[in-house]
Amino acid sequence: MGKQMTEMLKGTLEGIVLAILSGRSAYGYEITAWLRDQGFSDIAEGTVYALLVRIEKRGLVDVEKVPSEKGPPRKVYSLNAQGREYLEEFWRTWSFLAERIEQLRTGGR
Amino acid sequence: MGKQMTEMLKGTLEGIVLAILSGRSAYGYEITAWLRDQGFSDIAEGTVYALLVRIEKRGLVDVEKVPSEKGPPRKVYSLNAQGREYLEEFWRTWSFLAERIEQLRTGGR
DNA sequence: GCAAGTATTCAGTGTTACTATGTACCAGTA
DNA sequence: TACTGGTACATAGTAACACTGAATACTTGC
Repeated sequence: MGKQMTEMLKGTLEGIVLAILSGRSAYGYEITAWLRDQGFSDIAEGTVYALLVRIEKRGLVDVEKVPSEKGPPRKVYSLNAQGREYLEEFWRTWSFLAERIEQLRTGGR
Repeated sequence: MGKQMTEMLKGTLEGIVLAILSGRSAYGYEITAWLRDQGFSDIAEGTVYALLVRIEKRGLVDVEKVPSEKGPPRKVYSLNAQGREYLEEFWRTWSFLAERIEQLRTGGR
């Protein structure tokens, strides 16, 4: 992946994953596959798992272990109340940033 | 500044500064003041200067020392050809990311 | 002399995504 | 049995970047 994208994902990837989980619960492998499908072609699996551990430790998600037909048990994550609150704040931060940057693109200066 | 904003600025602040410089040349103190004016209330001065050193080392900007009426000489930065190219790529990367995130916000899933 | 505004620099810290690898479970097949 | 491949998670070490908290330097005005 481009170096620019790598740096830009810092701070946004977390929000992306939380946004995914706000729609429905999911497990790591699934999230990684979905991201790749969306064009984030080379997001490392390790990255997603590390992120999930992080947001779990912060108490933004609830976790449930679910047996899989093929392979080891899945850790299914779902957004809890605190996570939803955090996601709200993510959207506010994102909106602010996106607006300024969009202005810079069109307005120059 | 919020922790989320701090993390989100990684990778984007560089593009923001390059975009500013694409409009006209400027020096560090001026850029910091402008950013604060735009609502990036607590961007540390040190951050901007470190960034300027970085993009100078990468050869994205030209530098000229200009005496100031008040205070030490200014280092005035201006975007060169390589910088313009890099900025182009920044816009592409940003657009890609912004589109996916916007989809997530409106589409859910 | 001293404070305040202008202007730059730098050492040390925390957070985050990446690389690379390892573990574990199951199905199919030779 | 042994081997391959897909599914699923975990982790140690690295690089990049913004922040904190200084220090330095030049000028004007009290």
